[in-house]
Amino acid sequence: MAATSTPPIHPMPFTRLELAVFAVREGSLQVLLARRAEAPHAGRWALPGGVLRVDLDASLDAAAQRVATERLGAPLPLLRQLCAVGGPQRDPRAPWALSVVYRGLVPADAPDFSAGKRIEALAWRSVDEAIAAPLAFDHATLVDKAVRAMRADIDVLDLPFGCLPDAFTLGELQSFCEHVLGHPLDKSSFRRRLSDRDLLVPVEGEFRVGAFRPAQLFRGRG
Amino acid sequence: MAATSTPPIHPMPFTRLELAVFAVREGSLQVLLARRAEAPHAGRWALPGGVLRVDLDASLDAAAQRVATERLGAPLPLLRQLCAVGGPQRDPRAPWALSVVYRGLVPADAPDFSAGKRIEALAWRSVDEAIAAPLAFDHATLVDKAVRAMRADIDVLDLPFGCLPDAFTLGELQSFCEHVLGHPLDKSSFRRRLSDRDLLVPVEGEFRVGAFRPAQLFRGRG
DNA sequence: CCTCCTTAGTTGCATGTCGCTACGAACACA
DNA sequence: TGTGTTCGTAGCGACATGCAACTAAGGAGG
Repeated sequence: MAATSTPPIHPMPFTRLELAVFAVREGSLQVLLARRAEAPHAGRWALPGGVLRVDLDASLDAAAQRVATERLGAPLPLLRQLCAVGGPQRDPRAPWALSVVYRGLVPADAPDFSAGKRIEALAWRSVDEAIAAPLAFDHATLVDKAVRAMRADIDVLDLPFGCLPDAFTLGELQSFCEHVLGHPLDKSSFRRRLSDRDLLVPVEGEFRVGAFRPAQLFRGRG
Repeated sequence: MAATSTPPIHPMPFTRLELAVFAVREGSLQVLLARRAEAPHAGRWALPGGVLRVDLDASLDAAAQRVATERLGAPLPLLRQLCAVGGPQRDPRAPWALSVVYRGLVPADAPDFSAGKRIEALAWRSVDEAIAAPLAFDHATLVDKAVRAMRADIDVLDLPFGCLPDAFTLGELQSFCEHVLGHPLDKSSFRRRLSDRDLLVPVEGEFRVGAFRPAQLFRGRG
């Protein structure tokens, strides 16, 4: 408690959390962007984020959850830390701004997020547009970095089962992965890699019926 | 410059950089530890680190370099960001402490580091001891995380050529990797994987001579 | 009822990577 | 001249993966 030796006399950076939230929607990988209500960059699109609150947050992970709840109206249980960025030119509100960036995938059918404080609107935009668009701050580079990290996870079959329905078919899972990766996968290889790793549990007797042959339903293991 | 809209009115976290610096020395992977000169944890071993200085640092990477220079007496060109950690209980000097952690490997034959401000002594300790030892703060977990990241790099042959002599033999490179990984590698596989990836350039006509058959010298490409 | 279309699910084959073993080559030293 | 050690390479088998082909199961439409 008491600063017995060397109290932190130096000014500390303006510290924020930024959220790079993705979903597979309308046939493409999309990122959730927020139109800023206030300066700086008022009216421009940016990643949703918020200031670290030392009076409220028990950890960086918890802070990211709080920011998600405040800004988007819902917690995001599967956020992962991406990186930290900082520098004197990042944010005109402060002489030095540090952001800890989190990334996450959410289900396409999630209840719509609701724009929170200091956000005019929320919108999904395809990642290609988002990276090319002039996002506020350095957020375009953060989106690019987050997409690469997500694709690396999928490449090694570290799959975000929370983004899919409770039970899903192998075809649905493959299609989801293809949309995240941005390229097609081989059906046979994909299924063999899944079963070799024992990642899925079939839901016995449950099938997705529709226009064609019924498909076995699965759940993620764990 | 001017805080035109919402100045950061919230208190900001005590923000530091911590350095997890490793070397292969005396036949084992060792981590550079600093004995703290001041409270908290005075006299205990910890990762060297320092406070972020918003008046001096142009980025987090630059801040890590400055801390390396001030605390260890030498810059460390190949540091990589590992993660950020933060919480209210991490450091008794402040109600909320955030650390951005960098990791790096340095040559075993580097000139010795010199203990800088607020450091009683610097010492190399094997990573197994360091992780098991009661390091100050949460630094044992950070060492563990850094070791895992370094090993993952070596596994995919993302090799830190800066840690090796300018020119080295394949045997020396393999031995270095084995010490980082903590387990032996197969000579034939290792060489084939290196040459498949075109990572090395032979130094034509240059050989390491000694007690046995001379060995071709190589440099890292790039 | 029969055909066709689409998706589900499996099988076989070719390829490439990698671990393991073995073997020859080169040098110092006794 | 032999011996010991390291350097460097080749062969073989196990395994993972990409590719192609095939069968199965349902609906739609004649």
